[in-house]
Amino acid sequence: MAQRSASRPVETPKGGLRQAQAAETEAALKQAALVVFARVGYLNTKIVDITREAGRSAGSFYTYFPGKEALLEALLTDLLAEADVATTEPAHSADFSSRAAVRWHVAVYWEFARRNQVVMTALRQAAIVEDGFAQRLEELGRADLEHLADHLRLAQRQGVRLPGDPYLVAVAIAALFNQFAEQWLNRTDDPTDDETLIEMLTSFVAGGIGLRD
Amino acid sequence: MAQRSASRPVETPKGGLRQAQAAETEAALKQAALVVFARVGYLNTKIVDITREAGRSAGSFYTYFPGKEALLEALLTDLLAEADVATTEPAHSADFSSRAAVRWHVAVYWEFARRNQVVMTALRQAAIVEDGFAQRLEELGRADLEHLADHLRLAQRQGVRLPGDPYLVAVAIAALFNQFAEQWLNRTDDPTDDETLIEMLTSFVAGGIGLRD
DNA sequence: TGTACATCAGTGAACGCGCGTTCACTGATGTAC
DNA sequence: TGTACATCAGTGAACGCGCGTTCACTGATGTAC
Repeated sequence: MAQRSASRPVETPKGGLRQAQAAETEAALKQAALVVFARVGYLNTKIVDITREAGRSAGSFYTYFPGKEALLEALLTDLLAEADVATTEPAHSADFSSRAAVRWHVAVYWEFARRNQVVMTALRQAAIVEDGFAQRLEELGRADLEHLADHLRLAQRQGVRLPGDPYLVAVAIAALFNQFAEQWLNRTDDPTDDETLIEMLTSFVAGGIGLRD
Repeated sequence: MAQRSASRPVETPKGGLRQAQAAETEAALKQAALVVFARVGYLNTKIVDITREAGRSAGSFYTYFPGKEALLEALLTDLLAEADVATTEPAHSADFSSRAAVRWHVAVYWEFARRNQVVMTALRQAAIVEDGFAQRLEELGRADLEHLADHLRLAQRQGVRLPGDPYLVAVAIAALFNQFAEQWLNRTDDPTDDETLIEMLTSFVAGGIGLRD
């Protein structure tokens, strides 16, 4: 043991226990925030709600975050980091001329929405009240929108007859996904399984953009 | 004149001028609220923002409304009264087996969304923070949902092959409409005209529910 | 290994800002005679 | 028509609640020698 810690003196930081405790508290605050956001919503959440849920005092919050917004930023950063990793998925079909390609995208989106439901909902709420988050959300959405529009343009070149301008159609699809996911995932009572929902959405979108089945 | 007012002594209320002034102030507050909601959103609106916009003092607000929520209720009541009148539209096709029927509904919805954009957005924001409004909004949506689901079931009986359970599909269509309208109507910069949007949405939905064109 | 001092996470009572809400007051409108 | 009093819309300064944020303090952890 002594040998081991001697062999990596730099890597073992000073005050290891303190650091560990601090990291634990920060994590506890984030985790508690997710719980409270899910229960009462981001906008209704008070700082003390979070600290109470985390089992810490009110003042402790400010050791880690200058405010509720910063905490949400941190959660968003985590989400994006994770999403970046996930993006290294197997290469997918680059256009929407096949139902399979549509389905793949629907499934990936649905999984993302389900995993990050709480943070995304919190972000949407924050965007209503603060311009900074509104911009963040728009940027996030724009990326998806461009992605969708590209796929639609390619499909168009394959002979698919879209219902309108590719960008417009992309906005419609994104609107459908976002709203449907937000509404549906917040219903805890419905028994319909993800498989069924993904199939329905796929068929709807495939038909909507003019694919023959 | 004297004769006329003598002939309807009951109908001419006491204090006509006062009443008129009061009604004018109440209307001014409502109108101002719409302006301010549109500018900064319901949640960001302070009482004094409304009274300032209306050119009245802060205290005057409470002569007419016990709070911001009551004002929104009043606006909602106005909206529903107007919508009731509008519902006396020419009878429409009762199922979605024809593109024309879909288009009619899309157009009606779009017109409604455009006319009542501000109040609907305010209501959605209020619903985030207050349970009462959340219920109100859900009830409003449920009516539409049942309406849509009915049309879909009828179409199904006509041989249309829906992408899934009628109720599920109705939720998807409603999600698409609501979100698309909310997003698009808040963009003041885009030149695309309503006609084009309605056509796109119609084709998308018609294709989505399995209509051949 | 032991002791004295330094650092720092964590505490929770207290402070203070922002804003909703009240209320004593004003002046115009309405009523009584 | 005129006068005296009553009512009421509207005013805006002041009050106070809720909650974010601070800060003096505690005790555990870390460092120096």
